[in-house]
Amino acid sequence: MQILKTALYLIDASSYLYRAFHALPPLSSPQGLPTNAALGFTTMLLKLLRIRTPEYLAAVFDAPGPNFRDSMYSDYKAHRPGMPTDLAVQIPMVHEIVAGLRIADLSVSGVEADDVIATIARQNQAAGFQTVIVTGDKDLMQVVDQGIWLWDTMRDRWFDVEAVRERCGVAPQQVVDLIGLMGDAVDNIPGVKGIGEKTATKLIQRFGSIDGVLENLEKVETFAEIRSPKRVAELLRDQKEQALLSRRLAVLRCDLELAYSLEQFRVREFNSERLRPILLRLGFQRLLKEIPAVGPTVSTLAQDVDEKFDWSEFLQFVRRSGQVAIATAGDGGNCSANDILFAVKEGPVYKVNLAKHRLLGDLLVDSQVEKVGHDLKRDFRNMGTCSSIEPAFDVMIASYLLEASSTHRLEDLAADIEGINLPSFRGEIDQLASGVSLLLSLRQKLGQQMNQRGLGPLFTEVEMPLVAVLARMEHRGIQLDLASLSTLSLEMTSRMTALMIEIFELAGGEFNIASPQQLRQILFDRLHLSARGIRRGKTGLSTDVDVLKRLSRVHPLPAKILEYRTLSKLKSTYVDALPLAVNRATGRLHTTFNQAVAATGRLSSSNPNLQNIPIRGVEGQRIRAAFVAPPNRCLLVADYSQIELRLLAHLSGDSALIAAFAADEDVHARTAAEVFGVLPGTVTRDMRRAAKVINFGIIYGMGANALARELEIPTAQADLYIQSYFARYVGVRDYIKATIEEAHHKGYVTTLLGRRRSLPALASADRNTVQAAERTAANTPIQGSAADLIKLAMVRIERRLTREQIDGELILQVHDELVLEVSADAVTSATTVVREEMEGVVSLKVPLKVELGMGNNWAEAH
DNA sequence: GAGCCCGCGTAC
DNA sequence: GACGTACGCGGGCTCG
Repeated sequence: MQILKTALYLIDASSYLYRAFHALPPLSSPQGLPTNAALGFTTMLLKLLRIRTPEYLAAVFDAPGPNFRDSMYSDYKAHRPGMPTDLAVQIPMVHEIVAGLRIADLSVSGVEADDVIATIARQNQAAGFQTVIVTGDKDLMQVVDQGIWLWDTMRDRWFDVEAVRERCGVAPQQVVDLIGLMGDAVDNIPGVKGIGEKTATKLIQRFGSIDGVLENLEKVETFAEIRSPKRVAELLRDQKEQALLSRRLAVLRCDLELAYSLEQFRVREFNSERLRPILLRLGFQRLLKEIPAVGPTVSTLAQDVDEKFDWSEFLQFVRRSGQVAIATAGDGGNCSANDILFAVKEGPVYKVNLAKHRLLGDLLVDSQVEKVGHDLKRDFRNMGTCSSIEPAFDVMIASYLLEASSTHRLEDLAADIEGINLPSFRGEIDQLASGVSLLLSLRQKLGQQMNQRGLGPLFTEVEMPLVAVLARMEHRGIQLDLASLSTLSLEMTSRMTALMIEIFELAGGEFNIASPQQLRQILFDRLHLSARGIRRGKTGLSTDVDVLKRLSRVHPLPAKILEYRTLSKLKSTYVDALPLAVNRATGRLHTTFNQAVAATGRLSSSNPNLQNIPIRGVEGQRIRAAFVAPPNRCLLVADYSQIELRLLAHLSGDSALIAAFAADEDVHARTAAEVFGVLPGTVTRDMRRAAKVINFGIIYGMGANALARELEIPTAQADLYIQSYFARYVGVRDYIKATIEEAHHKGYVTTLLGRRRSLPALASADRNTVQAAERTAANTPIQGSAADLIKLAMVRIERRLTREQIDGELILQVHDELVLEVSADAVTSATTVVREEMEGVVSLKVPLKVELGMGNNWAEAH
C-alpha cells in the first residue's frame, strides 16, 4: 500500500496503553513503579518513527474526566471501569516521554481520543492531505475513507475502504450501524441484546443502516439469511431505542472545533536532554540505546607524530603536567596494536607508531606521570607492556567503584558525565581519538567523586595496582594438555552414543535430547511421568536436574538423560571448546579477567571463562587435570579456607562462630552440633552435610523453601533448622538484620575495604523485588569483602615475588583461590610468600587460613 | 545467517 | 519467585 511520506500519523495513544498494559507482564522501574504500558507504548512509537519516518505525527490521548457520552447514557459511565491504578501511574511517564520525543501531545476535554482523531483526519482530508490512523482497536474503522488509512501495528495490517469492507462486511460509514446492533463490550456500548456480529452484518448489508432495518421490520421477519428472523425482529422492536442510542454512542465526532496547524505536528529531533533521564529512571536500557546522548557529537582527529616531532620537548611538557591520556586500538591480544594515541590537557591528540618511538616507553614507565585511560589493561596488553605502569588511573574502574551495576563503556561515560556524544562508528583510531580527548576531564570528575565517597584508597591501593597484575596473568596464560582432552572427547562421544541409543529406546523414538522443549514432550506428554514438586518454568514444565532426579524414581529414562546431559555439557563447554581457545602464538590459554563487571567486587573471567572449570565428578577431575605446568615447573594452588564464613564471623562478631574458627574447628560439624543439639563427637555425615548447606544458605539468604528442596526435607523442618541456627548464632542473626536495615536507610551496603554497592531495588513497591534486594544486601558485604581481600593479596604476592626474584607467577584467580605457575626450585619460597600474604592480608577477629597444594596439574594441586 | 532470549549447568 | 555472584552452551525464535 502506497502511503505518501507527507501523511499525518495520528496515534490512538490510549488504546495502545491499554493494550500494552494487558499484553505485557508487570514490569517495574528500578524504583518499583509499574512500567509495562509505558514501555510497550514507547517501543511502538520508536519503531513507528524508525520504520515509517513520518513527517507529521501526533499522539492523541483520552482526556481525563467525563466526556459527552457519559451524559448520553448513564450506564455508559456507570459501567465504564476506572483505569487500573498500575496503569494510571504510568500516564504521566508517557506524557513525559512524548514530550522528550517532541511529539505533539493532544487531548481535548469532554471528548475521547477517537473523536479528536476523527476530526483531525476529516479536516486533513478536506485540506487535501493524507492521514494514517495508528491504532490497536477497530472503533476507528468508521473514519477510513479516501486518503484516510487505518494501520493496526499489532498485526501490521493496513485498512483502506476496501480492506474495511473485507474485514467488516460493510462500508466504513456503516460500521457505526453495525456497532449499534452488535454492541461493543470494550467501549461499553450495549447494542441489541441477542444480536451478534453475524446477524448484525447481514442486516446492515441488506438494509443499509439501523434506520433501514427499523423501517423494514416486517421484511426482517422473513429475512432468510439470518437465523430465527422472527425473534430478531422482535428483539429489534423491543430494543429500538437501545439500538439508536448505541449507534449515537458509536458515532465519532468529527466536527470538534480545534485550533491547530499541521506544522504543530511536524516531527522534530528528540530532546535527548529531557528524554534520556526519563528512560534511565524507568530502566528502559534497550530504548536508551536508540536515543542519541545529550549534547554535541565530538569528533577529534589524531595528529601523526613524525620524525620532525620534538619529542623531548613534549616529554618535558607531559612531566610538568604530570598526566597523559592514552588509548590503543586492538582486541587486547598481545601486541595487537600498532599505534598508540595520547593526549595532554587541552592539547591535540597525537598518534605514535609503537615500533618507531622508544621514547614512548619512557613515558609509560615514568613514575612522575599518571597514565589515564579507559580499560588500561587492554591497552597494556595491546602494547605488550604489562609492567611498571604506575601511577595510573582507569576511568572504567573508577566508574565501576562509583556504581558497579551501571555500564562503564567510554561512550556512556562521555554521554552521562560530559554530555558529549562519541562518534558511534567503529572507526577504531578516529573513534578512539575522540574518546582519549575526554579522558583527562573524566579522570578529574570521577576522582573527585571517589574521594567524596572514601573510595580513594581502594582505588589507588587495590584496584589500580591490580590492573597490571591481571594484565600479566592474562599475558602469561596457562598450558593445556591437548592430548588428554582429545582422548577424553573421544571417550565421551562413545559413551554418549551408547546413552543415546538407550534413551531413544526408552523414549520410544528419536528426538533431540538437548532440546528441553522436545524432552518435555517425551517425559510429560508421551510417557506421562510425574512426581511431587515438579516446577514450572516460563514456557512449561521444567526438565532440570532437580525434576529429572525426582522422575528417575519412577522411570529409567530420566537417569539416562541426566548422565547424557552432564557429558554433553562438559564436552561442549570445556573438553571441545577449550582447545579451540588456545592461542596459536603462545600455545597457552589466555582468559580475560573482567575487573568492572561483577556488582559485588568479584572478578569475572571470559573468553574463555576459567573460573568455572569443573571439579566434581570423574570427568570434572579429568578436565582439571588437563590444566598443566610445563616441564620443570608446577602449579601451586592456594585456597582460602571458608573465607566467606570467616568474614561472616568477623563482620557479625558472633561469639560462637568466632570461637569455632579460633579453635580451628570443622565449622560445618560445629554448626551441625549447634543446630541439631548434639555433642560435637556425635555429628553424623548427614548432619554435617545439612549444616554445610545451612551455612551456605545463611550467606545467600536462603529461605526455608530452598533449604527444604536442597535437603529434600519438609519445608516446616527446614524452617526449624533455620530458626535453630539463628537461636544458636544470635550475632549472625542481628548482623544480617542490622545490615539490611542500614541498607534501607543508606541505600547501599559496604565491604571491609569500603567498596560500595547501591541497591535502588530496596525502594521498590514490589515485595519480591525488595526481598531479593535484601538478600543481596546481606550477601554483598561478605562476598565483596572476600573479593577485596584476595585482590589485595594478589597485589602483594605479585610485588613480593618480583622483589624477591622468585621464579613463580600468578596465572589464575577463582574467587577464593589463586593458581601460580612456579619453577620446581622455587616452590618452597613461593609457598611461603603466598601463605604469608594471603593469611596476613588483613587482621580480623578470626584467623584467615589458606590451604596450599602443588602438582603437575590443577587437579593434583588441589 | 546474525542476534537475542531461554533453559540449563558449571564454578565459587 | 522462593539462594548470592558470574559465563557460556545448544535450541529456537525473530529480524533483515
